[in-house]
Amino acid sequence: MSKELSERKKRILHALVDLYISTGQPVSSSDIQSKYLPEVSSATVRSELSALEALGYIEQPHTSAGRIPLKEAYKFYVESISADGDTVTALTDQETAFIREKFRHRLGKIDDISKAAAKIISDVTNYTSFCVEKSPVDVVIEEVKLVPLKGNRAVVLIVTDRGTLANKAIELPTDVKDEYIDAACNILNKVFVGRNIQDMESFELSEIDVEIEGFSGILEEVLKILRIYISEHSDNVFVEGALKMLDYPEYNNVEDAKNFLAVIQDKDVMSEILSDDGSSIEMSVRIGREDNGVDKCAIVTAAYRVGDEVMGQAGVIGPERMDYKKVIGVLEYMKRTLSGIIDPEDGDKE
Amino acid sequence: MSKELSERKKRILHALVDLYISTGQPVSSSDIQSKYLPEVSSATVRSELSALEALGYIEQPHTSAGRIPLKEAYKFYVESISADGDTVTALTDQETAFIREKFRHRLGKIDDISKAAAKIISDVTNYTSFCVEKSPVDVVIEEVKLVPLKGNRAVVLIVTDRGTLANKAIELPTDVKDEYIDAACNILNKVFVGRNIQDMESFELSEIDVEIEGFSGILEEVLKILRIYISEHSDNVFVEGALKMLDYPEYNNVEDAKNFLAVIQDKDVMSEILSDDGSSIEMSVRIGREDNGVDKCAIVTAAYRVGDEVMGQAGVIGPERMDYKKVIGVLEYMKRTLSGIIDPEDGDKE
DNA sequence: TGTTAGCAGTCGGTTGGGAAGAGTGCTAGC
DNA sequence: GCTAGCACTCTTCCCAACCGACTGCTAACA
Repeated sequence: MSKELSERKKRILHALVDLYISTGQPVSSSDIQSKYLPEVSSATVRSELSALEALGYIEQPHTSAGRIPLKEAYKFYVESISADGDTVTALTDQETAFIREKFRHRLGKIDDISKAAAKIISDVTNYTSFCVEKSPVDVVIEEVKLVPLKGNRAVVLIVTDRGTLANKAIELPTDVKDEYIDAACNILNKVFVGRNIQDMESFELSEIDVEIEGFSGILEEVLKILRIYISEHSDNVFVEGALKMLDYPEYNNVEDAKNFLAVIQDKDVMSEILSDDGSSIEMSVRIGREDNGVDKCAIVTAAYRVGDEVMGQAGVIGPERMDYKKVIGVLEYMKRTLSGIIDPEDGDKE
Repeated sequence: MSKELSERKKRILHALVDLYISTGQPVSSSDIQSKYLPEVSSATVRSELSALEALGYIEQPHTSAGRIPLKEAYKFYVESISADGDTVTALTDQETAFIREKFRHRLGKIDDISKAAAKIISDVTNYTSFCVEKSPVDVVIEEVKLVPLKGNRAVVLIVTDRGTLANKAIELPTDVKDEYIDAACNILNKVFVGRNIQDMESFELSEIDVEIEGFSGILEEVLKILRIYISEHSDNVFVEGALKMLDYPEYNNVEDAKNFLAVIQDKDVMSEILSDDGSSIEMSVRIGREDNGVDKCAIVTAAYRVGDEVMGQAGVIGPERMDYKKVIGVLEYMKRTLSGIIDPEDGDKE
């Protein structure tokens, strides 16, 4: 679509978005003319603006106001940034130093890294940011143990290739003997070992052909533990700087602010929003989709990966009127840094 | 101070706070007269209001408005509730059923219980709520299990009177035999059972007189697990329903809302605010303290305890104009329920 | 002395009109 | 095709008037 625009229309549209991003006010023809196109008159700019309005890129809030960009204009703007790598804002030395400092200690749980990354992105861009870890696929149960405790209770230990999960103590029928424990343990292993944890979501005890007479209670308990684990570990989402969005006039009313915060803090909604596009896309900009509760927002995400495997996504959520040049610059930098950190083979630091 | 008030002044003051809590509007003399004191005229009420204003209990936002309560009035109101147990709002059957249902499964990590309690309180009262766990004092280790896994790994299970903690798998020396496990288990129990978890912070293996030859590695690992547990559980704060505060007109502007949310989500500030008064107070109401960033707020906290020991605090934070009767009723109910849950001896459920 | 009815006074909130300002669209001329 | 100039439109701000809500005061009454 942008192919059809004349060069001058492109310049004017770009200028308009630029100005609107930095001021937040409707942009007048004379603003554009004086700051971006001194070689023509404001009347000329006006007639071009009329044409751009007819094409659906921009609109006037009211007759005697300047123009504001519509979604099409933002899309055009972002494309023109992406097409030309030079236009993204380079990070300042302070910013790169800040980021490097934060990542000085590169070892830690992956949780910590994701959280730290989200924090950094938010601090540097001044927008709300997030980091989503892909839920682990192919976590296989290696072993199940039923450990009896004092007083007819027991703990179920589930060992996977990623680690151990265990916690909930379960009540046993009164007066169980060691043989019961052993038998239960046996059955648990027969049923669960070798299975993928994520298959347990839809797993039904009736599917199995093991004799479970007398142990179905325990099996159900274990299933419940697994499902809780799945729900807790599916697409871990870290959000940082949620309140920063409230600084922007778009969210300067309590109703919208509340709605935004509710969405942003709901991990399910977040991971759904973010998983919508295939997460293999390197850098994605989505602007103002109405269906998901964060309309009036733009979401910029970058996939970070190690080798071929996408580990998760980091991104920024802000007003449509966002400083895309800066945000994309920061995300690209973080992308490189994160790959370096997560894969120690490939550290490009120091 | 309230001693000096005449009975009629007390009734009027109580009525005024009642009305203001339910409507949020300045209360006029005729409101009070028609709904609470039909036996006198509004002119009489007016002269009493004048007197109460002179005493510093209430004020007029402007000359031609009704009165609104000042902090002193809320304090009087809360005292009059506390003095007379009958005036708290009893929970409805649905509410008690709701709470019981949520606590059906009483076993679980203590984390879950506090978080669940905060959620329940927020759901039932419709205010922002929180739950602070005192860093555990007197958590006694009841049992330690070393559970061998495949491939020279093992999981340490530490059972306390509060629940079970376990997670990290540890590496064993290669080629261990069952006897080694049994012996290690034995030693672990000798060393740790009966000890307070919090003493483990400064515990040194050299203090003990058990023969640990060959097992000091495992002992160190267990100590590390305990210390991580301690650091993760020091004054854990759970906040639920933070956004509910934004429903109240007091926080219907973005600036205040932002400030509130920032404070409420900062665990350090929260635990500081909440630890200010000795946490041994059974039920405490603090109204509008300016120094802590949550001015314009009232905070009602209840200590929940098992036996003599305070386990933590649960509470509500809301506008000064809060439904104290309901909140205190809910907190008292939760207090009893939590004591019952945490101490299985004393379950008053089902 | 305490209570009450009646009334004047005060103040916030709303409404409506008018002036100022910003920016456009249109038109005529280059 | 571009530009200068001008009329038009629409928002915003301000001010004045009005209305409604309550109070405080006063005088009369038990």
